[in-house]
Amino acid sequence: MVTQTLKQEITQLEADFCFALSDPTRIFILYALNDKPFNVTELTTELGIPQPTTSRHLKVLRERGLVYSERQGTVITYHLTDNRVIQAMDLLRSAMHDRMAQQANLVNKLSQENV
Amino acid sequence: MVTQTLKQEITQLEADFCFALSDPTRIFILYALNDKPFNVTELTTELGIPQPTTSRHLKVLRERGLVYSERQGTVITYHLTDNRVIQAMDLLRSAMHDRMAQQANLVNKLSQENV
DNA sequence: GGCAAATATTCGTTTATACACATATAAGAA
DNA sequence: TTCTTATATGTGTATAAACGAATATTTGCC
Repeated sequence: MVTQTLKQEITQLEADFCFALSDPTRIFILYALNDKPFNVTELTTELGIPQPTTSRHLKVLRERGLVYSERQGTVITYHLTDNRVIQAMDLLRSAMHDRMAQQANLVNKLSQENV
Repeated sequence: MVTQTLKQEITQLEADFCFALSDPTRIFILYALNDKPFNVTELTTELGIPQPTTSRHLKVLRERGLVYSERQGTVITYHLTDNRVIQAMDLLRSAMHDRMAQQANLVNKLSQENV
């Protein structure tokens, strides 16, 4: 029973991790930070959204350990914690891409048949 | 401008894909289907939840193409569409694991210092 | 057609999320 | 201390998600 509970807790944590990835703005932030660290103002400009919104999304990512922050004076710079998150996103992206290509192919074949 | 819009749409799709992964029950289902195909009743038993709940989660996964279904009579068997989704989850899991190990290590060091 | 088994959907409710806007906090400079 | 810049948080609101319970749909069989 302990094993079952532990398994559930880990799955819950994993779901929580994935939740952080389930928003376009946060995905954008992660890919940006994969290039180089950014501070909040820079990210806000890149994203073209209000600053509080940027901070809130960063909080979601930070609380789950996907990013970490470093303060230099009044400026807080955010870094990507682990590149494997990007690797995982790239894998999902490629799976998604293939699936969409398949669907497009199917649509083409169907429309040819109906000519 | 088209490029920007397209990029946003892809990111939105990706977020949508990740949303499907942001629930413990759905993660459980995906890992189960990675072992072998299951029908709805079997999954319901495995999960220990009401059948409608299983169907609803399967719908979320199906609509995003993470799983596909095959009907044989009244029974509908679900399959994992692409193993890369599991690979991605495993990457996230390992990143999460390392982070937690790091934190545990930090806690140990702190408690040793306070003895 | 009528019935049974398997699966899907609808509805109502509860809970969670995202955002805009205003405001608070933190750090540095004058 | 006061002011300024950078970042974070509180509040209200609109939207969406999850779930239980009931019901509908699909298929096969008689």
